[in-house]
Amino acid sequence: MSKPTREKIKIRKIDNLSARQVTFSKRRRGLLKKAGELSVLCDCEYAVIIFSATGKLFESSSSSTKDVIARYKAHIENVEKLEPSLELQFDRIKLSKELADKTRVLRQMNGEDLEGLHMDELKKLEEDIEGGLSRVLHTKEEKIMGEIMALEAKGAELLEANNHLRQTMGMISNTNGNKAGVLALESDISTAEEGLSSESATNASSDCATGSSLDVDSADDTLSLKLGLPYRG
Amino acid sequence: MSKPTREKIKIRKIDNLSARQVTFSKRRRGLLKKAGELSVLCDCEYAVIIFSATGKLFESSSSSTKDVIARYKAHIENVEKLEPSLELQFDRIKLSKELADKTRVLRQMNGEDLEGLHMDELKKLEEDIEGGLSRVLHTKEEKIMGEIMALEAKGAELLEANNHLRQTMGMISNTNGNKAGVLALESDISTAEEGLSSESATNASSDCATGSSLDVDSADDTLSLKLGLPYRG
DNA sequence: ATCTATTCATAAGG
DNA sequence: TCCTTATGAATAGAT
Repeated sequence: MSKPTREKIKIRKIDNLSARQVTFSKRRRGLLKKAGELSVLCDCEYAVIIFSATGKLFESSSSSTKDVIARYKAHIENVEKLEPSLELQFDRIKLSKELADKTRVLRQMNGEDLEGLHMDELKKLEEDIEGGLSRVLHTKEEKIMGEIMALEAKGAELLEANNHLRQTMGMISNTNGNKAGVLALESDISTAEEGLSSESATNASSDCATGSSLDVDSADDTLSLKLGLPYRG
Repeated sequence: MSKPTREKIKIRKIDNLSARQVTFSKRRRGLLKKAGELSVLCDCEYAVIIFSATGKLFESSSSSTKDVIARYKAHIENVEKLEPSLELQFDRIKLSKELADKTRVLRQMNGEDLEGLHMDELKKLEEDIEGGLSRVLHTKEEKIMGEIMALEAKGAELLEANNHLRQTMGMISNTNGNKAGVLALESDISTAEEGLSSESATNASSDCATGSSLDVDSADDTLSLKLGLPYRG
């Protein structure tokens, strides 16, 4: 508008070295990303090879740069020539096949490339996916419960801290005068305190656990809403 | 406004062939353009090799694709040339990593190895799986409907073939005697036979042949039962 | 690296 | 394939 700071650039070598390096990094990433997108969207095979001005190599390809280069050479000269180490080559081919297989399975689990499948294969696929999904959900549920318990523990701690604070406040008020109010507070607290300090050495843990889980229910509800909790075992 | 035409797309194989071809053409041009810009702006050397799904080659490079490939190979060799054919091992390692990655993803989609995942990752996983599942279900449903329609068509053909056979049988019975039965049959059939030629005796064999070829897929019925057909539209 | 104004690429439709 | 146009993506320049 008023300030044309960001403007379009001429496509010519960037003079400033660091600006050039920054641009190289940004555009290189963009280029490789777009190459990957093209190969997925349009089901094509590609290789991109880039040497920076300093001679550093960057490459990216749909499967294997070497394979693409081989295919490229075969294409332009109709000649095949590969014999470095047949054993390794064989191994590599095996890996390639495994990779292709897993890629296919992943795509099918994602609902792509299903044209060739028969009904029973589709059914199997559906069952497999549902099995995985249910296990994922189970794990998620467990994690949620874990987080709830952690929150409950925290709530219990806070509750206890609160009680301590209230007691302390009572003390302070007591030394400050205002007899009536202080007496009322004191009696309130002493009752509540009975179960905590006197005989609770052994019971304390269980009391605490039970009590806190009840006390922090409100926080719990908020959590449930946020996480979309299914139910509580 | 009324038409939400232009929208962002998911990066997955484009189903529609012609749309895929159009996108391939557009994005390929965009990609090559950006590669050229990068090389001019940042003074780097590059090669881009693309094979379309139909096997057609597209390439672009700053100078010569062959030179870039040569430099690429030299680069790999210089970095890795401690041992002959380490180039292959390098390649193999890359494949191995990819394979391990896909294996991990597959396991997680199957509900395994989920311990390390955080809630948001689990949620993403769940959504991904559900997306795939719904696409699989959609495909399955389409296939089911297709099979139902095929079965219905076949049923209609069979019915027609049956009628022809019954007519033919009537003729045969007629020439074999048993006046009473034949007369009864004749009167039954005559109405339906109006449109048929008088020479149906000679047609009998060809009718039979046609009928039997139509008649083969009784296996289809079994198929439907096995697949647990859902409903009929 | 992060932030925006701006340019660029491109999906959908002829 | 090219054109158009509304949108999403990439990125130049600055921090």
